[in-house]
Amino acid sequence: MSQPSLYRGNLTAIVLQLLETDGRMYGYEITQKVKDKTNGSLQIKEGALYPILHKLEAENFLTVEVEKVGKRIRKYYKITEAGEKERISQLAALKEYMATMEQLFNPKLSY
Amino acid sequence: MSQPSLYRGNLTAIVLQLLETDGRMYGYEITQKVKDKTNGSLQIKEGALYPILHKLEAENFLTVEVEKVGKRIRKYYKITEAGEKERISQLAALKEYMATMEQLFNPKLSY
DNA sequence: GTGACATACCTATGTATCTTAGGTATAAAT
DNA sequence: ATTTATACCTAAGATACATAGGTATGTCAC
Repeated sequence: MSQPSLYRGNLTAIVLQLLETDGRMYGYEITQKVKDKTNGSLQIKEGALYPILHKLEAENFLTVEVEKVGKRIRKYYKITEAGEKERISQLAALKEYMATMEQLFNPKLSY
Repeated sequence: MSQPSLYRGNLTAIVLQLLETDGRMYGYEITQKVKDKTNGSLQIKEGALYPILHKLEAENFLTVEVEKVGKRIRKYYKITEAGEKERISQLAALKEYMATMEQLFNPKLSY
């Protein structure tokens, strides 16, 4: 049984945001950074992350640079201009969503 | 193509919250009230709502009373004590989720 | 030196939670 | 008379994950 997370639907936005604020990163690094930043609340699974990165790259929202560290490979991803536009768009949707949730769960009384 | 919403995963919590704050309601009424409260941002589809109501009832989180209005039927749902516990539990998860998202997208600088 | 764990990449399958798209029927509005 | 709103329902399809595997390199404790 898969245990769905509340972050469902937000992972792509989170990746775009992270690459914008923190600069180029590689996949594994992203999983760790997110875990750190959220004090372990959000652990992006590799099974979710890698397909997201590949999709964003295919959409030209990210570019990749492959680097060798010893005998291992790292694929560094960087956000493009198109990706930045996409990020802003998704951020706007997220803001509205958050505001609406606030309204539903913590309504400001409207007299 | 189905257009996924950011509210995915929150609909059950929203229904529980609504039945707690606004008292007993019937399905169609819930869809309208949510649309109203969110200024149209969130339109819970009947195809999503009715299965949720049936599931919550099966879990004893809701009770039903059927009423006749003219020749039509209304099924009024009310939250149970177990449902209230579930609501509180889901609310706590939601709060943490929202706080984490805030942290990711609007980080308070940590010196 | 070997066993465990971390790093670093990947994909295939299963599944929860929806959206879409239908259906039935009554009531109100134009 | 036709359209729209009310009020219930379910089946099929889509999405975005989680789960669960796989490969390989590097590090650390014992």
